[in-house]
Amino acid sequence: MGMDEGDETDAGVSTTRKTFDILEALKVEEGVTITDLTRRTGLSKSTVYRHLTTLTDMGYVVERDGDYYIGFRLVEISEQARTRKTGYTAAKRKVFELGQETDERAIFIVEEEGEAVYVHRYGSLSDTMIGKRRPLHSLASGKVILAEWDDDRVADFIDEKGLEAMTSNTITDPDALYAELDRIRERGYAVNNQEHMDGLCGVSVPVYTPDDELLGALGAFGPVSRFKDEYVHEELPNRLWDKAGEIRVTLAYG
Amino acid sequence: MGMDEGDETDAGVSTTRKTFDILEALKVEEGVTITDLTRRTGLSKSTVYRHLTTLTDMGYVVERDGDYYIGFRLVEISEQARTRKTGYTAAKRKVFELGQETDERAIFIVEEEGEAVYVHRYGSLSDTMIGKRRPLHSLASGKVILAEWDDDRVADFIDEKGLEAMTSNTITDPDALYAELDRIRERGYAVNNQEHMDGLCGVSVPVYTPDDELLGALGAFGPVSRFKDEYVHEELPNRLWDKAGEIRVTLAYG
DNA sequence: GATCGCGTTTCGGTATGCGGAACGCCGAGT
DNA sequence: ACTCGGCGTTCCGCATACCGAAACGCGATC
Repeated sequence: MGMDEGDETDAGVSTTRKTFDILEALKVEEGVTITDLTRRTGLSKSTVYRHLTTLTDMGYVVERDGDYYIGFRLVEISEQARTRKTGYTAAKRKVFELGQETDERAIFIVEEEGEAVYVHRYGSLSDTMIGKRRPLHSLASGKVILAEWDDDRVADFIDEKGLEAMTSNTITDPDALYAELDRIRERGYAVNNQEHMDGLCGVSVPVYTPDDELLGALGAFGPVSRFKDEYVHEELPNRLWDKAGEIRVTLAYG
Repeated sequence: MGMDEGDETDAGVSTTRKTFDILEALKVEEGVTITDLTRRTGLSKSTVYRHLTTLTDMGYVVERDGDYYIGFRLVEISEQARTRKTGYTAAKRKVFELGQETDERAIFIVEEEGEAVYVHRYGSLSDTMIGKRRPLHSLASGKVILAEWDDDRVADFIDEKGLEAMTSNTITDPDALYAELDRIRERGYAVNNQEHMDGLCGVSVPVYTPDDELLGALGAFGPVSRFKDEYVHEELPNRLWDKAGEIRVTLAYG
């Protein structure tokens, strides 16, 4: 392209990038037409057309009445990530039970590339959050994961990602974070007091495999009004520990 | 490529095809190396390398210790398909309840491109089946969907897909299928007696939206030994109708 | 019946994806 | 110690297959 500086990432296959630009655009809004997609992606109409033809031909995108949708064949591929470890599937069931029993939102979260990823969720019908990514330091579940790392690794994380403030309660000071992680290690559970979103509190515990590897974090969250002292520091941690233990047992014995 | 006949599909972007060949290969087996992928895909090593670089750079694939995995960023895109309709998410919860209450495998299935696709499933921990595709005529849930179509559309389906025998019980005769669909329309539920896999029986009912559109099929299945007359024709249909009705109500009122 | 907007197709130039081959590294084998 | 094999990575020249502009055809709308 004749640029002087090229520290922007342009390695690899640019055609593939275009394909995924289109898929990401389809993700944002459903039932999109070709001309919509040209607007959204900035690609030429014929390019969008050719890519969509390829994608529908392979079944990754589905066309209905001129509108395009993400197809279920993509689900099949991506499900590989969610079933990578048997523990993930075991966690799915426990998230559901937890949600039913507590009547709170329940989540199972793992770390990928320094971010918290929702793997399973029980909660609102409209938005499943699954696959969405959040900063580790702003969630109870994220802090649980950080608490498993040694200080060097946490320092690297802070260097790379920073401690962005999501609310006025977000921990943005590294020393405060280290202290918080120590507290979590000591207690065995993490609390999020409106650090990610105003009005939302959460509690989370680590989930271990039978050979003591960290599998992810199991958490429950809800409105601050419900999250009183005894609930946050007694009832929820105990419930969560129970479920985490059950996952571990499931993995150990059938 | 210098072929005489070209009725094979080669429309569109062949680079994108290569990308998805790699993703599909990653789906099959986890933690695969680059050389593994060259073997599996038949592409040259440098091509695989370039594509993987692009995919990891975008976050759709994750590399750990030289092994490559499907990343959660793909989950985020594909989740769009599973949440396309609010009813799908409502069904998720009901599938879970159903599984818990009956202690059978429970599924919610929709049709895409003339195939039955597992959208939600409660059951074994190791294999979630989600996103997998099955012939419509071989499942109770698939037959429920076929029963919603008029005879012309079913005829088109038979023309295009055929009625492959999965077991000795699979309905392979068009007239038998039409008769079976009539029976399903009459009863309001479908039964699968080892038509998909020997030893497995299933029962399924249609799920409708408040404006009487078909959303999908809700089903339960398990070993033939448990699927006695009263269970198959009374208890399970009643339970399934209840759950399907609850989905409908959920969609109508918050 | 004219005009707009859409999906589709054509077409020529060239960027760009391709695979063969070479490199450097590591670990295993003798 | 030296070799050898297998791996990931890089280089490079060629041809191809991807690209965007533009034109086409169709249907709806006024």
